[in-house]
Amino acid sequence: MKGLSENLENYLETILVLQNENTVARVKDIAEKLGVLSGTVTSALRTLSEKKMINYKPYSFITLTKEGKKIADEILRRHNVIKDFLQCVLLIDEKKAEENACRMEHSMDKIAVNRLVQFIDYIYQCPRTGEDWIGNFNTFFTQNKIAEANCPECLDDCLKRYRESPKKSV
Amino acid sequence: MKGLSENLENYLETILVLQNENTVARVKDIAEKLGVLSGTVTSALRTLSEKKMINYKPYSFITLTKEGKKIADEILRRHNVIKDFLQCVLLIDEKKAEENACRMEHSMDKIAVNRLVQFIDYIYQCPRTGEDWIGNFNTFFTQNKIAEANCPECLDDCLKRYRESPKKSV
DNA sequence: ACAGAATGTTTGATACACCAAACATATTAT
DNA sequence: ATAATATGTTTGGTGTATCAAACATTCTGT
Repeated sequence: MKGLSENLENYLETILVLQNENTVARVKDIAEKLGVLSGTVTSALRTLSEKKMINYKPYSFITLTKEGKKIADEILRRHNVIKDFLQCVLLIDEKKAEENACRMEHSMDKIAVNRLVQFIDYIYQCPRTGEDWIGNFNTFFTQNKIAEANCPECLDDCLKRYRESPKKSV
Repeated sequence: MKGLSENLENYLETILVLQNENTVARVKDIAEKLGVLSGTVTSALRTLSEKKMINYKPYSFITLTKEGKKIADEILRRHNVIKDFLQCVLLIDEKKAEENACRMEHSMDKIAVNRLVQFIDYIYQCPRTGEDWIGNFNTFFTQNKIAEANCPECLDDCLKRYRESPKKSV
Protein backbone atom coordinates (compact mmCIF):
# COMPACT_ATOMS: atom_id res chain seq x y z
CA MET A 1 0.00 0.00 0.00
CA LYS A 2 2.75 2.36 1.02
CA GLY A 3 5.60 3.44 -1.24
CA LEU A 4 9.05 1.96 -0.91
CA SER A 5 11.82 3.81 0.85
CA GLU A 6 14.65 5.14 -1.26
CA ASN A 7 16.70 2.30 0.15
CA LEU A 8 14.34 -0.44 -0.86
CA GLU A 9 14.00 1.16 -4.28
CA ASN A 10 17.74 0.81 -4.64
CA TYR A 11 17.67 -2.85 -3.72
CA LEU A 12 14.91 -3.48 -6.23
CA GLU A 13 16.71 -1.62 -8.98
CA THR A 14 19.95 -3.44 -8.24
CA ILE A 15 18.21 -6.80 -8.43
CA LEU A 16 16.84 -5.88 -11.85
CA VAL A 17 20.21 -4.66 -13.10
CA LEU A 18 21.95 -7.81 -11.90
CA GLN A 19 19.33 -9.99 -13.53
CA ASN A 20 19.90 -8.14 -16.80
CA GLU A 21 23.66 -8.49 -16.45
CA ASN A 22 23.98 -11.96 -14.96
CA THR A 23 20.55 -13.57 -15.28
CA VAL A 24 20.48 -13.97 -11.49
CA ALA A 25 20.89 -11.59 -8.58
CA ARG A 26 22.96 -13.06 -5.78
CA VAL A 27 23.14 -11.64 -2.26
CA LYS A 28 26.85 -11.15 -2.58
CA ASP A 29 26.56 -9.14 -5.79
CA ILE A 30 23.76 -6.97 -4.44
CA ALA A 31 25.88 -6.27 -1.37
CA GLU A 32 28.83 -5.35 -3.54
CA LYS A 33 26.89 -3.03 -5.83
CA LEU A 34 25.32 -1.23 -2.91
CA GLY A 35 28.41 -1.20 -0.72
CA VAL A 36 26.81 -2.92 2.25
CA LEU A 37 27.46 -6.23 4.03
CA SER A 38 25.56 -9.31 3.05
CA GLY A 39 23.63 -9.48 6.31
CA THR A 40 22.12 -6.14 5.49
CA VAL A 41 21.02 -7.45 2.11
CA THR A 42 19.30 -10.41 3.71
CA SER A 43 17.23 -8.08 5.90
CA ALA A 44 16.28 -5.95 2.94
CA LEU A 45 15.28 -9.03 0.97
CA ARG A 46 13.02 -10.13 3.80
CA THR A 47 11.35 -6.72 3.81
CA LEU A 48 10.95 -6.67 0.03
CA SER A 49 9.48 -10.13 0.24
CA GLU A 50 6.97 -9.02 2.88
CA LYS A 51 6.00 -6.18 0.60
CA LYS A 52 5.48 -8.67 -2.24
CA MET A 53 8.14 -7.09 -4.39
CA ILE A 54 10.28 -10.20 -4.72
CA ASN A 55 9.94 -13.95 -4.35
CA TYR A 56 12.42 -14.96 -1.73
CA LYS A 57 13.27 -18.15 0.10
CA PRO A 58 16.45 -18.31 2.17
CA TYR A 59 19.41 -19.78 0.28
CA SER A 60 17.48 -19.79 -2.94
CA PHE A 61 17.05 -17.69 -6.08
CA ILE A 62 15.58 -14.22 -6.03
CA THR A 63 12.98 -13.22 -8.55
CA LEU A 64 10.93 -10.05 -8.93
CA THR A 65 7.17 -10.27 -8.60
CA LYS A 66 5.05 -8.60 -11.25
CA GLU A 67 4.63 -5.53 -9.04
CA GLY A 68 8.32 -5.54 -8.15
CA LYS A 69 9.31 -5.72 -11.79
CA LYS A 70 7.01 -2.85 -12.62
CA ILE A 71 8.53 -0.63 -9.97
CA ALA A 72 12.10 -1.66 -10.75
CA ASP A 73 11.51 -0.91 -14.43
CA GLU A 74 10.16 2.51 -13.60
CA ILE A 75 13.14 3.36 -11.41
CA LEU A 76 15.60 2.13 -14.01
CA ARG A 77 13.83 4.18 -16.65
CA ARG A 78 14.13 7.28 -14.48
CA HIS A 79 17.77 6.52 -13.95
CA ASN A 80 18.43 6.25 -17.65
CA VAL A 81 16.46 9.35 -18.59
CA ILE A 82 18.20 11.44 -15.97
CA LYS A 83 21.63 10.11 -16.81
CA ASP A 84 21.03 10.76 -20.48
CA PHE A 85 20.02 14.33 -19.77
CA LEU A 86 23.01 14.99 -17.54
CA GLN A 87 25.45 13.37 -19.90
CA CYS A 88 24.14 14.22 -23.36
CA VAL A 89 22.48 17.57 -22.76
CA LEU A 90 24.27 19.09 -19.78
CA LEU A 91 27.48 17.42 -21.02
CA ILE A 92 28.50 16.22 -17.57
CA ASP A 93 31.09 13.44 -17.62
CA GLU A 94 29.85 9.86 -17.49
CA LYS A 95 30.91 9.10 -13.94
CA LYS A 96 29.35 12.21 -12.40
CA ALA A 97 26.24 11.76 -14.52
CA GLU A 98 25.90 8.23 -13.19
CA GLU A 99 26.39 9.28 -9.57
CA ASN A 100 23.85 12.07 -9.77
CA ALA A 101 21.34 9.92 -11.62
CA CYS A 102 21.62 7.26 -8.89
CA ARG A 103 20.45 9.76 -6.33
CA MET A 104 18.05 11.77 -8.46
CA GLU A 105 16.09 8.74 -9.63
CA HIS A 106 14.48 8.63 -6.18
CA SER A 107 13.67 12.29 -5.94
CA MET A 108 12.02 13.02 -9.29
CA ASP A 109 8.45 11.95 -9.71
CA LYS A 110 6.90 10.49 -12.82
CA ILE A 111 5.54 13.81 -14.03
CA ALA A 112 8.92 15.48 -13.89
CA VAL A 113 10.71 12.58 -15.57
CA ASN A 114 8.12 12.39 -18.32
CA ARG A 115 8.41 16.09 -18.95
CA LEU A 116 12.17 15.75 -19.07
CA VAL A 117 11.88 13.01 -21.67
CA GLN A 118 9.69 15.26 -23.78
CA PHE A 119 12.08 18.13 -23.36
CA ILE A 120 15.02 16.06 -24.54
CA ASP A 121 12.93 14.94 -27.51
CA TYR A 122 12.03 18.51 -28.22
CA ILE A 123 15.64 19.63 -28.26
CA TYR A 124 16.51 16.95 -30.77
CA GLN A 125 13.44 17.41 -32.94
CA CYS A 126 13.08 21.17 -33.10
CA PRO A 127 14.96 22.57 -36.11
CA ARG A 128 16.12 25.48 -33.97
CA THR A 129 18.03 23.19 -31.64
CA GLY A 130 19.26 19.64 -32.25
CA GLU A 131 22.70 18.16 -31.76
CA ASP A 132 24.70 21.08 -33.11
CA TRP A 133 22.95 23.44 -30.71
CA ILE A 134 23.89 21.19 -27.79
CA GLY A 135 27.41 21.14 -29.18
CA ASN A 136 27.47 24.92 -28.93
CA PHE A 137 26.53 24.69 -25.27
CA ASN A 138 29.94 23.19 -24.79
CA THR A 139 31.52 26.41 -26.10
CA PHE A 140 29.12 28.45 -23.98
CA PHE A 141 29.95 26.90 -20.65
CA THR A 142 33.68 26.95 -21.18
CA GLN A 143 33.55 30.67 -22.04
CA ASN A 144 30.37 31.38 -20.05
CA LYS A 145 29.04 33.54 -22.88
CA ILE A 146 27.65 33.24 -26.36
CA ALA A 147 30.34 33.41 -29.04
CA GLU A 148 28.33 36.12 -30.75
CA ALA A 149 30.68 36.57 -33.61
CA ASN A 150 29.39 33.24 -34.88
CA CYS A 151 25.71 33.98 -34.44
CA PRO A 152 24.92 35.21 -37.95
CA GLU A 153 26.35 32.20 -39.70
CA CYS A 154 25.09 29.82 -37.02
CA LEU A 155 21.57 31.07 -37.59
CA ASP A 156 21.97 30.94 -41.35
CA ASP A 157 23.24 27.39 -41.12
CA CYS A 158 20.31 26.48 -38.95
CA LEU A 159 17.85 27.80 -41.50
CA LYS A 160 19.75 26.25 -44.38
CA ARG A 161 19.79 22.87 -42.66
CA TYR A 162 16.07 23.07 -42.30
CA ARG A 163 15.49 24.00 -45.95
CA GLU A 164 17.73 21.22 -47.13
CA SER A 165 15.98 18.55 -45.12
CA PRO A 166 12.64 19.76 -43.84
CA LYS A 167 10.65 17.22 -41.90
CA LYS A 168 7.73 15.86 -43.82
CA SER A 169 4.93 18.35 -43.38
CA VAL A 170 1.86 17.48 -41.35
CA MET B 1 33.99 16.65 8.84
CA LYS B 2 31.15 14.52 7.54
CA GLY B 3 28.31 15.86 5.39
CA LEU B 4 24.85 16.43 6.75
CA SER B 5 22.06 13.96 6.20
CA GLU B 6 19.28 14.96 3.86
CA ASN B 7 17.18 15.48 6.96
CA LEU B 8 19.54 17.84 8.65
CA GLU B 9 19.97 19.71 5.38
CA ASN B 10 16.24 20.24 5.41
CA TYR B 11 16.25 21.62 8.93
CA LEU B 12 19.06 23.98 8.03
CA GLU B 13 17.34 25.18 4.90
CA THR B 14 14.07 25.67 6.76
CA ILE B 15 15.80 27.75 9.41
CA LEU B 16 17.24 29.99 6.71
CA VAL B 17 13.91 30.34 4.93
CA LEU B 18 12.13 31.22 8.17
CA GLN B 19 14.77 33.76 9.03
CA ASN B 20 14.28 35.37 5.64
CA GLU B 21 10.51 35.34 6.06
CA ASN B 22 10.15 36.14 9.75
CA THR B 23 13.56 37.28 10.92
CA VAL B 24 13.56 34.42 13.44
CA ALA B 25 13.11 30.68 13.17
CA ARG B 26 10.95 29.28 15.96
CA VAL B 27 10.71 25.59 16.81
CA LYS B 28 6.99 25.63 16.19
CA ASP B 29 7.37 27.05 12.68
CA ILE B 30 10.15 24.67 11.76
CA ALA B 31 7.97 21.80 12.93
CA GLU B 32 5.07 23.07 10.88
CA LYS B 33 7.09 23.56 7.69
CA LEU B 34 8.60 20.11 7.93
CA GLY B 35 5.47 18.36 9.12
CA VAL B 36 6.97 16.91 12.29
CA LEU B 37 6.27 17.39 16.00
CA SER B 38 8.18 19.95 17.96
CA GLY B 39 10.02 17.36 20.03
CA THR B 40 11.55 16.07 16.86
CA VAL B 41 12.74 19.56 15.99
CA THR B 42 14.42 19.95 19.36
CA SER B 43 16.44 16.77 18.76
CA ALA B 44 17.46 17.94 15.33
CA LEU B 45 18.52 21.31 16.69
CA ARG B 46 20.70 19.62 19.27
CA THR B 47 22.38 17.61 16.54
CA LEU B 48 22.87 20.66 14.31
CA SER B 49 24.32 22.46 17.28
CA GLU B 50 26.78 19.62 17.95
CA LYS B 51 27.81 19.83 14.32
CA LYS B 52 28.39 23.57 14.72
CA MET B 53 25.78 24.46 12.15
CA ILE B 54 23.64 26.56 14.46
CA ASN B 55 23.97 28.41 17.74
CA TYR B 56 21.41 26.90 20.03
CA LYS B 57 20.52 27.25 23.67
CA PRO B 58 17.29 25.72 24.97
CA TYR B 59 14.36 28.16 25.01
CA SER B 60 16.38 30.75 23.18
CA PHE B 61 16.86 32.09 19.64
CA ILE B 62 18.34 30.03 16.89
CA THR B 63 21.03 31.48 14.65
CA LEU B 64 23.09 29.92 11.90
CA THR B 65 26.82 29.72 12.31
CA LYS B 66 29.01 30.88 9.45
CA GLU B 67 29.40 27.31 8.24
CA GLY B 68 25.69 26.63 8.70
CA LYS B 69 24.76 29.72 6.72
CA LYS B 70 27.10 28.72 3.94
CA ILE B 71 25.54 25.30 3.64
CA ALA B 72 21.98 26.58 3.98
CA ASP B 73 22.63 29.14 1.25
CA GLU B 74 23.98 26.49 -1.05
CA ILE B 75 20.96 24.24 -0.52
CA LEU B 76 18.55 27.09 -1.03
CA ARG B 77 20.36 28.07 -4.19
CA ARG B 78 20.05 24.51 -5.48
CA HIS B 79 16.39 24.53 -4.61
CA ASN B 80 15.77 27.74 -6.53
CA VAL B 81 17.76 26.70 -9.57
CA ILE B 82 16.01 23.37 -9.80
CA LYS B 83 12.58 24.84 -9.22
CA ASP B 84 13.21 27.47 -11.86
CA PHE B 85 14.23 24.83 -14.37
CA LEU B 86 11.23 22.65 -13.64
CA GLN B 87 8.79 25.52 -13.71
CA CYS B 88 10.16 27.86 -16.36
CA VAL B 89 11.82 25.44 -18.75
CA LEU B 90 10.00 22.14 -18.31
CA LEU B 91 6.80 24.12 -17.68
CA ILE B 92 5.73 21.99 -14.74
CA ASP B 93 3.13 23.65 -12.52
CA GLU B 94 4.37 25.59 -9.51
CA LYS B 95 3.25 23.14 -6.85
CA LYS B 96 4.81 20.09 -8.48
CA ALA B 97 7.94 22.05 -9.31
CA GLU B 98 8.26 23.00 -5.67
CA GLU B 99 7.72 19.43 -4.45
CA ASN B 100 10.27 17.97 -6.81
CA ALA B 101 12.80 20.70 -6.09
CA CYS B 102 12.47 20.01 -2.35
CA ARG B 103 13.62 16.46 -2.91
CA MET B 104 16.07 17.02 -5.75
CA GLU B 105 18.03 19.71 -3.92
CA HIS B 106 19.58 16.94 -1.81
CA SER B 107 20.42 14.63 -4.66
CA MET B 108 22.11 16.94 -7.17
CA ASP B 109 25.68 17.88 -6.49
CA LYS B 110 27.25 21.26 -7.08
CA ILE B 111 28.64 20.33 -10.47
CA ALA B 112 25.27 19.28 -11.79
CA VAL B 113 23.49 22.33 -10.41
CA ASN B 114 26.11 24.67 -11.81
CA ARG B 115 25.84 23.08 -15.20
CA LEU B 116 22.08 23.40 -15.03
CA VAL B 117 22.40 27.10 -14.27
CA GLN B 118 24.61 27.53 -17.29
CA PHE B 119 22.23 25.54 -19.43
CA ILE B 120 19.28 27.73 -18.45
CA ASP B 121 21.40 30.78 -19.19
CA TYR B 122 22.32 29.32 -22.52
CA ILE B 123 18.72 28.74 -23.50
CA TYR B 124 17.86 32.35 -22.75
CA GLN B 125 20.96 33.85 -24.33
CA CYS B 126 21.34 31.83 -27.50
CA PRO B 127 19.48 33.51 -30.38
CA ARG B 128 18.32 30.10 -31.56
CA THR B 129 16.37 29.50 -28.37
CA GLY B 130 15.12 32.05 -25.80
CA GLU B 131 11.66 32.48 -24.38
CA ASP B 132 9.68 31.93 -27.54
CA TRP B 133 11.44 28.62 -28.09
CA ILE B 134 10.48 27.51 -24.60
CA GLY B 135 6.95 28.68 -25.37
CA ASN B 136 6.92 26.33 -28.34
CA PHE B 137 7.83 23.44 -26.06
CA ASN B 138 4.40 23.91 -24.58
CA THR B 139 2.86 23.14 -27.98
CA PHE B 140 5.25 20.24 -28.43
CA PHE B 141 4.37 18.38 -25.28
CA THR B 142 0.66 18.80 -25.64
CA GLN B 143 0.82 17.41 -29.17
CA ASN B 144 3.97 15.35 -28.61
CA LYS B 145 5.35 16.44 -31.97
CA ILE B 146 6.78 19.47 -33.69
CA ALA B 147 4.11 21.62 -35.39
CA GLU B 148 6.13 21.45 -38.57
CA ALA B 149 3.82 23.60 -40.60
CA ASN B 150 5.12 26.51 -38.56
CA CYS B 151 8.79 25.69 -38.90
CA PRO B 152 9.60 27.88 -41.91
CA GLU B 153 8.19 31.04 -40.43
CA CYS B 154 9.40 30.19 -36.94
CA LEU B 155 12.94 29.91 -38.25
CA ASP B 156 12.57 33.08 -40.29
CA ASP B 157 11.29 34.91 -37.23
CA CYS B 158 14.19 33.63 -35.22
CA LEU B 159 16.68 34.97 -37.74
CA LYS B 160 14.79 38.25 -38.13
CA ARG B 161 14.72 38.76 -34.36
CA TYR B 162 18.44 38.31 -34.27
CA ARG B 163 19.05 40.79 -37.11
CA GLU B 164 16.80 43.36 -35.50
CA SER B 165 18.49 43.21 -32.14
CA PRO B 166 21.83 41.47 -32.33
CA LYS B 167 23.73 41.28 -29.11
CA LYS B 168 26.65 43.62 -28.98
CA SER B 169 29.51 41.87 -30.71
CA VAL B 170 32.53 40.68 -28.79
C1' DA C 1 2.36 40.12 39.08
C1' DC C 2 0.43 36.15 38.15
C1' DA C 3 -2.81 32.72 35.83
C1' DG C 4 -3.48 30.73 31.62
C1' DA C 5 -1.94 30.02 26.99
C1' DA C 6 1.61 29.25 23.93
C1' DT C 7 5.85 27.45 23.03
C1' DG C 8 9.78 24.41 23.83
C1' DT C 9 12.03 20.17 26.01
C1' DT C 10 12.45 15.57 27.75
C1' DT C 11 11.45 10.82 28.02
C1' DG C 12 10.35 6.33 26.44
C1' DA C 13 9.01 3.79 22.56
C1' DT C 14 8.99 2.45 17.52
C1' DA C 15 10.95 1.73 12.90
C1' DC C 16 14.66 1.54 9.66
C1' DA C 17 19.23 0.76 7.97
C1' DC C 18 23.42 -0.63 8.98
C1' DC C 19 27.71 -3.44 10.95
C1' DA C 20 30.43 -7.31 13.05
C1' DA C 21 30.78 -11.70 13.93
C1' DA C 22 28.87 -16.20 14.96
C1' DC C 23 26.50 -19.49 12.57
C1' DA C 24 24.27 -22.34 8.60
C1' DT C 25 23.99 -23.91 4.01
C1' DA C 26 25.63 -24.71 -0.59
C1' DT C 27 29.31 -25.31 -4.00
C1' DT C 28 33.79 -27.01 -5.44
C1' DA C 29 37.71 -29.53 -5.95
C1' DT C 30 40.16 -33.49 -5.01
C1' DA D 1 32.18 -38.32 -0.69
C1' DT D 2 33.82 -35.11 1.93
C1' DA D 3 36.85 -31.30 3.34
C1' DA D 4 37.60 -26.71 2.25
C1' DT D 5 35.70 -22.60 0.38
C1' DA D 6 31.82 -19.70 -1.11
C1' DT D 7 27.84 -17.81 -0.04
C1' DG D 8 23.90 -16.68 2.81
C1' DT D 9 21.57 -15.96 7.48
C1' DT D 10 21.02 -14.73 12.23
C1' DT D 11 21.94 -12.26 16.30
C1' DG D 12 22.99 -8.39 19.04
C1' DG D 13 24.22 -3.78 18.97
C1' DT D 14 24.60 1.23 16.96
C1' DG D 15 22.83 5.63 15.12
C1' DT D 16 19.12 8.31 13.10
C1' DA D 17 14.47 9.98 12.77
C1' DT D 18 10.18 9.90 14.31
C1' DC D 19 5.87 10.11 17.68
C1' DA D 20 3.10 10.73 22.01
C1' DA D 21 2.70 12.52 26.10
C1' DA D 22 4.56 14.31 30.37
C1' DC D 23 6.98 18.17 31.76
C1' DA D 24 9.33 22.98 31.78
C1' DT D 25 9.72 27.61 30.40
C1' DT D 26 8.29 31.87 28.41
C1' DC D 27 4.89 35.07 26.94
C1' DT D 28 0.47 37.59 27.37
C1' DG D 29 -3.59 39.73 29.09
C1' DT D 30 -5.87 41.56 32.78
